[in-house]
This record gives sequence, C-alpha cells and structure tokens, in this order.
Amino acid sequence: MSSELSFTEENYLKAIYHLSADGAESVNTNSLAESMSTTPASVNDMVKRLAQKNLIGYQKYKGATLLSRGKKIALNIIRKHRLWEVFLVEKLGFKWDEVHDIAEQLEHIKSPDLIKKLDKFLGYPTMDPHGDPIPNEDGIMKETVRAAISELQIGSIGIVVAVNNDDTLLLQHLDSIGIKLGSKIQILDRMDFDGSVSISIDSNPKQFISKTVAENLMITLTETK
Amino acid sequence: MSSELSFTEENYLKAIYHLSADGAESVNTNSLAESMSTTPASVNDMVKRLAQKNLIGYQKYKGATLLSRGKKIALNIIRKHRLWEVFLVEKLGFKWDEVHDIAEQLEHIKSPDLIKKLDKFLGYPTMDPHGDPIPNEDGIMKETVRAAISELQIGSIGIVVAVNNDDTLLLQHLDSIGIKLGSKIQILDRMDFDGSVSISIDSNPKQFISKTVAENLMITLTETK
DNA sequence: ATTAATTTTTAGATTAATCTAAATAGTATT
DNA sequence: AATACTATTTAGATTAATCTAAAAATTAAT
Repeated sequence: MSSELSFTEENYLKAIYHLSADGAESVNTNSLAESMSTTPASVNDMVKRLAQKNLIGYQKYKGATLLSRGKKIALNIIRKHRLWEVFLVEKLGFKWDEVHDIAEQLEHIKSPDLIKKLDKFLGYPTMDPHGDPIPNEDGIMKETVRAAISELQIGSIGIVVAVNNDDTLLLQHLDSIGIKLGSKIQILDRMDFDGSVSISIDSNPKQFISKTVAENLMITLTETK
Repeated sequence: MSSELSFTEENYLKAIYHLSADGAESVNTNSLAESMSTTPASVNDMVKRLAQKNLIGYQKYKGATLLSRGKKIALNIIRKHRLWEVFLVEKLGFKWDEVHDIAEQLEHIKSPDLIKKLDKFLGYPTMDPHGDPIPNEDGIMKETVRAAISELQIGSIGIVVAVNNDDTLLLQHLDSIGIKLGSKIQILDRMDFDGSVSISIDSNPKQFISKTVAENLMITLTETK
C-alpha cells in the first residue's frame, strides 16, 4: 500500500504542508501553482492523483488539505531535508546560504536506515542551520518561540535562528556585518522615524541594521526586558 | 550544450561503460537490455536518443560505444557512486554489502561543489569499500593489479579489495569467517581434489575456504612466491 | 441579483520512458 | 545458398507529468 511516490508527488506534499502553516487550512490551486512554478491546470491534475492515493483531501473548487498519511510523508521529507542541511554545513563546510538546492535533491533519497544513521552521525540535531526545527521520526518537532527583531522590545537578547528571506543579497549582507546563525543579538535601541535598530552582535560594539533587515532576522529569546 | 541528463540516461551511460570494459568494445542491445532490466525495444529507443546527443556512437545492428563526452559523464557518475560508498561505510557505519542501492541513488545528485567537498571530507580516497578505484575529476583512476585467490600461487600475500559476486549469502559468509575489505590474506595451500584453499586471515590460524569462495575473493598482491 | 473579475476545472496535446507484438536483418548450419 | 535461429528494429500503445486554451464555477462589486 505504500506505493512509492515520485519526486514530484513528494514535492507537492511538501508544498501543501508549507502553505498550510498549521496543517489545517486548505491550500488553493493558484497558490500551489505559484509555489511549484507550474500552471493551475497541472496542479489540478496532480491534486486529483494525490487525492486518489488518499494522501490529501480534495474537493472541486475547495482546495487541498493533507490527510494523516500525506502529512506524515511531508514531515519525513522535511526531516530529511533539514538533516542533510546540517550535514552539508557542519561536516562539509558549506555556508548556510548555499545548501538549500542540494538538500532539495538529497531529501528524496529513499532509505530509512540512511536517515537513522545520518541522524546519529550528526548527533541528533534538533535544528537545521537556518534555525528551523527538525521533525523526529514520528513527525514531531519542538516548536521554537521566535520573533523578528522588529517585533521585540529594546533590551531583548536572543540567538539568530532564521532569516525569513531567501534573497542572496540579504544573506550576503548579513555575512558582511558578521551576523550568522547562532549569533547572540542584543537589541539596544530602535529609531522610530525609519524603523532601523541598533544592536550588539556577539557582545561587539553597537551596529545599525535597517528596518528591512530587522523584519527578516528571526531570533529566539533568551532574555527579555 | 550540457543539457542536463535524466537519471535514466545517466544509468544507461554507466551501464554501457561497465559492459564495455576498456571502453572500446561496442555493447549490443540485448546485453544492455539485460543489464538495465528492460526490453531490447526500450534500449533501442534510448540508444537512439543518446546517439543524437552525441554521447554514444551507434549504428543500426552494430551496438553502442561511448564517445568522449559520454565516457566522461559515465566516469563522473562512477566517481560519485564510489565516493558516496566510502562515506556510507566510513562515516555512517554501514557494512560494505549494504551500500550499493543507496549509492545508486546518491550518484545522481547534481552539484560539482558537493562532490569536491565530500572528496575532501573523506580524505581524497582512491578506492571504494569494495576495492574499486575512484576516478578523479578528470576520469582518471589508478588501475589496481588484482586476482582471485583461486588464480594465485601458494605463498602469495595480498589485501582483500573486492568480491566478484553480489550474493548476500556469500557476503554474509565472508563476514562470519572474518574476511572483510582490507583483510590481509596469505595463501597457505591448495587442495587439488576440490580446489579449496587454506589461508591465513590477518595472521590468524589457518582456515579453509571453498573453491567458490576462492574464485570470488579478489586480492591485490603485496608479496608473491 | 446581475455583472465583472477571478479562480478552478476540463479538454486536448506533448514529451520521456516504457511496453508488446510484429517485422526485418544478421549469423550459423547444413 | 537455403533454412533456421537469434538479435535488432519498427510500429503502435501506455503512463506520468506537463502544457495551452477554453469552459465553468465561485467570489466580489455594483
């Protein structure tokens, strides 16, 4: 009954998962088409196929939702993706902004044994290099309390766990001012007129970041004021 | 012009490489069909496609030969396959008889940077866990002088570098008598009546192996008598 | 509650990779 | 060189994943 899914089917399940946040909301054809870089017609075809396999719920004109089997598969792919990202960064020395496309391929390798051994080899990490939680074998992951710097009070201290944006220019900018995953950030002040924020990175002298950067930089709080 | 090959196309190139030993002999449709577990008709279709892409030479009824571009691709896939096998055995702790199917998938991951970094991470190995040589980036590999134990003179000493047979039972038998890749084997005597051979494994007390085992166990010579 | 705009679905084609069954070419045998 | 056998190729279908263009349903706006 576990008929072996194609890469494409797996990618659709993953996309539906990501687009339906908590997993309950139904995902409409158009947004799925955009997310998969394809046409609504193609999405419609695929969504019917996945519904027939009892992986998603689907009714005409009402969008798609993951069923338990589909959700389990989606979370397993995400687990594999994030474990491979840890491997690429920690073991092979890739930068955290270079690993996504490779992990996108590696996540489809089929071998439960491989993932068990990789997990062990990496020391059972709970977060990927972007700060996203890694689901365990049962699809359960620790939800991290996190917020953008722009949303936090002056005086807050936290650790950079994610960047909300894939833009290479932004990622490179962060690199150039010394911000990377795991950096300790203290929020010193906020300029009301333009939303820029002064921060201290890893206890170094204060520096300014623009509103845009502050909005895209996610940290987990370790102290609040 | 490097139009991005499908997994299937890559696998055909690899199969043609393996079936044409030194790379010069032409591979006929039927043996390729058997090797790919498909029909001669399918092979015929694919062979035409690959010829059109100038990866192989092909003339009706005369079989296929790799052209330089195709050979380079085949050797690169073999390089990736063997590097991943080293990773799976050395780093993840797989046994050498468990890694083939996983490496078969991993070999198709596309990222030259990944392979460069993996190679470095593994310490630039020249052999895979089965004792097969790993081609370098230019497709060049050190040819190892090797022979089956059944073919060697009494008194010869060598290192186990390969098993000629994929049979799980044989591989498990070897494990049970303590023979693994890298084991030092000294050939003590040969029984003419049944072809069995007495050997010393890693300088331990002598043991007998059957003719069949002796025929499938490849070693590289370090000393001859 | 019509009309307009948007979203979704259908219908009909296309491409890669495969198949079966039939036809053809090549090789071996007498 | 005719026959038998084997290997190879062709013809015609099939399946997954996709597309474009057109039709239908839903939602929003007047």
